[in-house]
Amino acid sequence: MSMLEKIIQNLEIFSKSEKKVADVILESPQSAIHSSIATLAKVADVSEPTVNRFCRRLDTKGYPDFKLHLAQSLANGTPYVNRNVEANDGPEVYTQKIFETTIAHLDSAKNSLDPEVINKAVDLLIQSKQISFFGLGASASVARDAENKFFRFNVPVICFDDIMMQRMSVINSTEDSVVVLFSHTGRTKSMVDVAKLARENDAIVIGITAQDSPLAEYSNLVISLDVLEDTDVYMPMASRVAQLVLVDVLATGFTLRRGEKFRENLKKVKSAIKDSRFNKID
Amino acid sequence: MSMLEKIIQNLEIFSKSEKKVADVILESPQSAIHSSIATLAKVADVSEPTVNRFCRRLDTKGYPDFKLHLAQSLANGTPYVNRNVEANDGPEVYTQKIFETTIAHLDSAKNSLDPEVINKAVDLLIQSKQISFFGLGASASVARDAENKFFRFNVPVICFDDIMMQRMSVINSTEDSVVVLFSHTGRTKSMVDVAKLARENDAIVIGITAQDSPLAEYSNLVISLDVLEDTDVYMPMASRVAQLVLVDVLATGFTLRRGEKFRENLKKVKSAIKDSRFNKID
DNA sequence: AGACTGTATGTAGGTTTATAACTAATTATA
DNA sequence: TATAATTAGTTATAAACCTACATACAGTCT
Repeated sequence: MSMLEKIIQNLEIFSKSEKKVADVILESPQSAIHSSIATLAKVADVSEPTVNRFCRRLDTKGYPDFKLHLAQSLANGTPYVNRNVEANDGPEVYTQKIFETTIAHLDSAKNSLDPEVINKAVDLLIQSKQISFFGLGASASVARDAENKFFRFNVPVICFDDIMMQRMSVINSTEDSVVVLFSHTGRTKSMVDVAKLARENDAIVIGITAQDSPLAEYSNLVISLDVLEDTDVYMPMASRVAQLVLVDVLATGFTLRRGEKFRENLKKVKSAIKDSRFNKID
Repeated sequence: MSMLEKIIQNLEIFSKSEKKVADVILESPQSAIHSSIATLAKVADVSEPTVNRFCRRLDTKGYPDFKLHLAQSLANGTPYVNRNVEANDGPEVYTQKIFETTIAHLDSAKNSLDPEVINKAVDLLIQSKQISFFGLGASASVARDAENKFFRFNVPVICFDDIMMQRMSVINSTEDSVVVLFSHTGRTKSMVDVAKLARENDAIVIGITAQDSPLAEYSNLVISLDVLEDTDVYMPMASRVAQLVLVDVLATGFTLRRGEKFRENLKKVKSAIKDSRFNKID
């Protein structure tokens, strides 16, 4: 936990004078780390030992040590926290906010992922003879992206963003089929139906969705991205980005598992694309 | 630049004694920030003022100030730098690496964006009577995503990931049309052709692409995401994520510009979707 | 109610720490 | 070789920090 959060969390435990110190620090942490204990004490209108005690209460060795910790809290130039966009934000502000929110979410997604699950997913994908990526709405573009990636691996891959096609497709599943379903909530009826149908036809279902959701019920393997989202006003942006990065991870795992020789192959596909481009030097 | 990097970079400029100090600090930065100037001097076998001069040489006010800077360098628990995946990385490692790389890229993209350009783009989008999103390959999913988003705004929006359809579509452009082209390199021939064609038919072209690329030439407005990418082995992952977030930014700007009343409308679209979901409590 | 106990805060003084000023030594330069 | 410039160390001082002690206040027990 960052020092600033820690201060906020302990606000009620502090005594009157200590709270004064906390207020001053929270007011302007940047200037706090550049102040001496004397100046800080003066600004907070308390005595120097009070400041010192305040520091110790936060499990630091003393004031200099506290400053060090505080400095580290402030180090992340931008405080990647979830800051919601407000009605009167200018372009500068909302751009920053959206990027920062996305980054914060990616970070939390990163920490919530279980490498073991990733590994299993890669296992399943490697062994399958047919990979299907399905998504609806916002998740459709994630599925498309996955298709695009795995298509380059020269793997039989299909992708549908249409419920009927998805249903028809899974009916032809075999036990060598892997169906990857993208759904943030895991509560989209038709998606759950597709999962059910796929299972009934022996396919292996990987659900990239919320833990404990109906879709998760029907999945052989669930990869959950715990991305807390304020889904009320704005659309699920961050969750989709996290899903995309997850696809990158799976694709990378896939590539690595296939070994060196296969990576050469990747370069070939890549260079095939190059011919349709303007050459940079000409 | 981080303090540690700065020290490494200046290693040759330092004098003999200063280098001793640098070595000790680089050896164990963590312990350095917890040492007093005296102990550090002793460990480095130099005098205290030498340490002080060392600090000043690195543009800090003195030793305490230096420690603060150093502490901040070490703060970033995870060093969001571009760490490439290696052949023998395990799931844990490559997952972390990919997420961190993506985050690092988003951060650099965030910093490279010009809010003024964003604002202009939103202006253009707001005023247009017809928005087209075009992308090929990996960028196609970004275009789809943009379509999905703007479709919810009840705006006439089209999206094609097929060259012929794109060409046919832009031929019918008017001066009220805005064509948004996604291309990481800006060097895909057919994309550039579409841009050219669009301009010839009075459409306004927004290129989400590299500065100084052929595509940028034909764009009325270029939004460039300076995402340095090692495009050699793995596919352009990060750039695509940055593009997606950019779409979020544009969509948000769009929404904000339309004002409160319109945001209510968004909720309606949203609730229409809700009916196709399982209810959480049942 | 009055003494007692414990917590909260401040004062004073001493210790540590950092820096300024100065000096000696070394290196470079004319 | 003499002189200037750079480098590093010594001494001195001031600033910062912390300990120990003292006071004030609140709650508790007799």
